Amino acid sequence: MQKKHENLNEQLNRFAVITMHINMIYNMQFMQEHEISFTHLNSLFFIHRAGCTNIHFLANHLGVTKAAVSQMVDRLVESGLISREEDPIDRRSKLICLSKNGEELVQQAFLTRRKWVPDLTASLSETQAQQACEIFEIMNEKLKDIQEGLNPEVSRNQLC
Amino acid sequence: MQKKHENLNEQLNRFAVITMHINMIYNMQFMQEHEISFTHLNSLFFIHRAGCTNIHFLANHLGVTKAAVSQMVDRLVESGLISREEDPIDRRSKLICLSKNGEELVQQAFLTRRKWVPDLTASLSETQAQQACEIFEIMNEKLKDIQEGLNPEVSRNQLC
DNA sequence: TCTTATAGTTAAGCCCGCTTAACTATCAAG
DNA sequence: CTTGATAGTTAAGCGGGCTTAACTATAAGA
Repeated sequence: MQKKHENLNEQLNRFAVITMHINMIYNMQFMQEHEISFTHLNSLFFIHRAGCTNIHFLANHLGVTKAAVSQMVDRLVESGLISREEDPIDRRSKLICLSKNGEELVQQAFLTRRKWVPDLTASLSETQAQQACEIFEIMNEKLKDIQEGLNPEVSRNQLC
Repeated sequence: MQKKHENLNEQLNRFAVITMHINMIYNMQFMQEHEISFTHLNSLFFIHRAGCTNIHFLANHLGVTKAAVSQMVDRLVESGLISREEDPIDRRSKLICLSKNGEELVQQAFLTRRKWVPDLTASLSETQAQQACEIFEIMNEKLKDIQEGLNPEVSRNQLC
C-alpha cells in the first residue's frame, strides 16, 4: 500500500505540474489577447470569488498597500471592468464589484482554460469515468478544506 | 454514459480550478518570500524545462522583444540565478542556463506547490488509490500531447 | 568575397506597479 | 462632542519591464 500511494503521489504531482503549466500558457495567451496584466487578471479573479470586495481586502489579498490598490482600481474602473461605489452601510468603504464586461471577461478566461477537460475525460473507459467521478468528488472535498486554510482572513470576510 | 461524462467533466474542471487557485497562492507567497517577480519565476521555469536556452527562444516564449529579454537576463545573472555564456557552436548566440542557486530555487518552488499532494491521496481508500493511479496515468499521457501541441516552436527547439 | 540574415546589446524613453507620507471622510466609543 | 481608529485618496518618486532604433558580431549563401 505504501508503494501504491507513492506511485499515486508521483502521478498526481505530474498531473498537477502539467495542468499548471498548461494553465499558465492559457492565461498568458489570454492576457496578451485581451491586453490585460497578470495583476489585473488576478484581481478580477479575486473579485469574482468574493462577489464584491473593498480596497482593504483586495490590498490584503494581493499583499500590497491600499494606495497601490486604489490606483489600480482607478485603471480597472477606467477600462470598464469593475465598478467602485460607496458602501451604504459603511460610507468610508467602497464596494468594488465586477461590471458586466468584467464578469464576461472572467467567464471567458474560465472557458479558455477548461477547454482541455473534455479531451481528457474522453480518453477514459466508462468504468474508469465512473471511478474517476467518485475519486474527484473526494479529492475536491479535501481541496476545499486546504483552500480555505490557506488565507483565513480573506475567505472568512468575503462580502455579498 | 453521456451523463456520466458530464458529471466527470464538472468534477475535473472543479478540481482544475481549485488546484490552479491553490497553486497561484503558493506561487505568489513564494515570489514574495524570495523577492522575485512573476516574470523572473516564469523565466526560470522555462529555462528549467528547456535545460538551457537562448535569448531568442526565451523572448519567443515570453512574447516580448529580444531587447527586453537581454535586459532581464542581465538582472537574473546579477542575482546569481542563471549563467550567460557564449554558445561554442554558434558564437552569435548565448547559452542561458540555470545556476546552482537558480536550480535550487526552482526545485524549492516545485516542492512548495506539491505540498498538498499527500494530503489529497491520503483521503482515498486502497482500491480507489489503485484506480486513481491508472486513471492519472492515462490522463497524464493525454496531457503531454496537449502540452506539446500548445507551443510547437518552443517544444521542438529545446536545447540540451 | 560580398551580401544578407541572424543573435544579441545598448540607449532613450514610456508606462505600470509599487512605496511612503500627508491628507479627507467616516465611524465608534468614552 | 471629542478622540482615536479605520477606509480610502492623492502626490511624489523609484525601479521594473517593456518598446523602438541603432549598433556590433557572427554565420551562411550567391
